[in-house]
Amino acid sequence: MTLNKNTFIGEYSYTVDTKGRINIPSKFRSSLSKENKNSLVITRGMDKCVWIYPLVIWKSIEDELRKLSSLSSVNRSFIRNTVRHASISKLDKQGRIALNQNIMTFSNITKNALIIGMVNKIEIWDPVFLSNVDDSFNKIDSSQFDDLSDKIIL
Amino acid sequence: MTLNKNTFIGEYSYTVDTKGRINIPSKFRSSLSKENKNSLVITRGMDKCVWIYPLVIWKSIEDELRKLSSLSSVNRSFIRNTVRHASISKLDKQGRIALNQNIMTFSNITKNALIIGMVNKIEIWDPVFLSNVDDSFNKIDSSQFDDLSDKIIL
DNA sequence: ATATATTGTGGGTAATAGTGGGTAATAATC
DNA sequence: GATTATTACCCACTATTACCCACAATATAT
Repeated sequence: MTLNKNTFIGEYSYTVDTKGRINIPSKFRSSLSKENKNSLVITRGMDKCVWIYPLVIWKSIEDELRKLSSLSSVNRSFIRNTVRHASISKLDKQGRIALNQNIMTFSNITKNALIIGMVNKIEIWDPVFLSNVDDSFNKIDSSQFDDLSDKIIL
Repeated sequence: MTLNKNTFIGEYSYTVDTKGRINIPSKFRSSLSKENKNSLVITRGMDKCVWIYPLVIWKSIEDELRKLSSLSSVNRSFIRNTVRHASISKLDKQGRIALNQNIMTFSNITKNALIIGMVNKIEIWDPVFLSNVDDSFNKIDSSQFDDLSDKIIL
């Protein structure tokens, strides 16, 4: 039983094997719509983590990027940095994807990894690294969220 | 005689079995609208308790989150911390849900648990833990409710 | 009061999920 | 073209989860 298609929530702890393969949670796999053909786009996150999009969601991001004029140097570097580290990966028969060395180094991932559903995308974190980010997050004055609390009722 | 759909009031005491399963009060089950397909979303509460939403209510939260741009780091933190501990759970044939270890540790729940209707959501508490929170609550000067009294007529 | 349905609790078993490793196919290098 | 490295595909084992059945306690109906 799934929610909306291509939607991901929850946190999962997995190991990265010697071949760089990591499991994608079965709940995430079943959430992927057919049109993705079991393919994901792996890229660098804005934090020091891995971002993973369903293929169809990535395509819509590409469409957004297409609209940005290359006359602006900000746009150019934004496009460049968004796309240059992206690669398409197909799930293997066991539901895993392979992370390349580049992306593992960037995100500090070695043996253990946390996979976190971020609604429209998936994040992979080194557990130690994330808890550091968490700590600084908790230090943020909660007033930063006041704007959000006006919009979202939990 | 039923209340509005997806609305929960009252308090119930249940046991959590060795598999982490806990019963959902039959009155709550019959309150769930059909569109939920007997599914609930289990997550961490703002207090040290478990929050449970009907699927459709959670979906609306998700839709709000989807609108937040990931270019903002505040947004990213907010989304991550809102959904990372959430999981969809379908009621089993006997009307129970399974709590995972993570959520049980967080909420201090072991064997006994209190289920409390919170109108639009459900809370699960460790009984001892809740009575402690209650104690500190009762120490609060009731003037703290003055703000609310403008908004809500009891 | 007795019979019948419903509710809460426990446990067994089959199916699935996660992990590791081998081998063949492909690509890269010399 | 031969050799090596990398990637893709396949199989196997274990742990976890989902599903099913059973039963006691309570509530409802006859």
